Amino acid sequence: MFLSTSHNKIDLKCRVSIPAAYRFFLEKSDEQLILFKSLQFKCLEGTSFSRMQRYINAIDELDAMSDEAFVLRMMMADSFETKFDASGRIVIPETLMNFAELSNKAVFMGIGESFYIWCPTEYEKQYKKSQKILEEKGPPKLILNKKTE
Amino acid sequence: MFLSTSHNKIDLKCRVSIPAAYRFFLEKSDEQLILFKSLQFKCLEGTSFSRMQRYINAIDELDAMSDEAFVLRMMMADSFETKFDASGRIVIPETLMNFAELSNKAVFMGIGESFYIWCPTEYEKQYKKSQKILEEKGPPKLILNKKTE
DNA sequence: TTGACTCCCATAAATTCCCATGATATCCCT
DNA sequence: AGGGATATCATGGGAATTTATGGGAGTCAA
Repeated sequence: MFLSTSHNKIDLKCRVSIPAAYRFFLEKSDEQLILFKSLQFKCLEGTSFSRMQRYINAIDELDAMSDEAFVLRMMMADSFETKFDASGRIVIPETLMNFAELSNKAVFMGIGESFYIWCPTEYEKQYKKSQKILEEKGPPKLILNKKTE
Repeated sequence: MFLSTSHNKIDLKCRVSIPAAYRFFLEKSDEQLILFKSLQFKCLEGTSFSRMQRYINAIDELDAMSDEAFVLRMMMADSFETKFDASGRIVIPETLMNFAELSNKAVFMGIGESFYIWCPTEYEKQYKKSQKILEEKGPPKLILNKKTE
C-alpha cells in the first residue's frame, strides 16, 4: 500500500529516492515499479506492474476503436518500467520530467494502490484545492457511514 | 475496540506510548496501525490497516474525477503506517504533529473502530462543547438494533 | 572518444533499536 | 487482609542502523 507524503530531492542525473515505505511495499510483493503520465493531473503516477496490467486488461474490454481506448493506449506508450539502484533510487525519464515540470524537488504522495509525483508548486495547488473542497462540502459521505457489503 | 481516554507524554523524538489496551486490540487481530489527519477535527485519527483498506477500495469504485475521490486520495496521502517499538511506542510524523498542534502531551480518546489523538487544549474545548450540547439538547436518541431494509 | 547511463562507495542526518528507570498495578504468600 | 515480591506501563537516553543524497569510476553505444 502506498501511503503518506514525502518531499525528496531530484539530483542532476534525474535520480530520486523512492520513499523507503513504498520500496518495501513493492519488494515485499516482488513487483516492478511502473511510471507514467497521469491522465488527470500534471504529475506522474507510479504503480505496481500488476496494477498496470489491470489497466491493460481494461482497455481490451473497451471498444477498440473508441477514443477512450486510443487515449489509454497512448498512456501505455508513455509508461516506463523502472528499477532501483543499490540505494533505492530511480531515474526519471526526460519525457516524464518535462511532463510534470519537475526540476530539483519531487513530492511523493501515496494514494493507496498507486502514488503521484508532483513538482512542489503543483502539489501545493492541489493540496489547497482539497482543503477547499473539504471546507465547502464536508468530508465524503462514505467516511461517515462505512458501508460493508 | 478502542475505548477509554488517556493522557500520554510526547518526547523530543515525537514518540508516544500507545495505551496498552489499544495495542492489545491491534496485536490480537494482527493489524498495523494507521495514523491520519481527521477530516472533521484538528486532531489525528488512528485505525487499523484493514479499515483503511476499505477506504482505499472505495476510491476505485468512485468516479475518479469526483471531488469525493479527490479528497479521499488526499486523505491517503496524509496517512502513515506506523509500527511500535519494543515498549509500545510509535513516532508521530512531523506533518501530523503540526496538523494537530501537538507538542509534548497527547490525549488518546477511543471511539470504537478508531481513536483520536488531541492536543490537550483542543481536547478540552471539544469536551466542553459536547457537554454543552448534551445540556441543551439532552441525550441523543440511539437506535441500537437497526432494522435492515 | 564523447556522452549517457549504471554501478559502487561515502556521508550526514534521521530513524530505529536496545537497555535502563520510576511509577503503578498485580500477584502471592502468610 | 497485609505487605512484600513481581510484572507491566510509560518514559528517557544512547548506540546502531537506515535513509536520503552526493560524487566518481566503470561500461556501453554511437
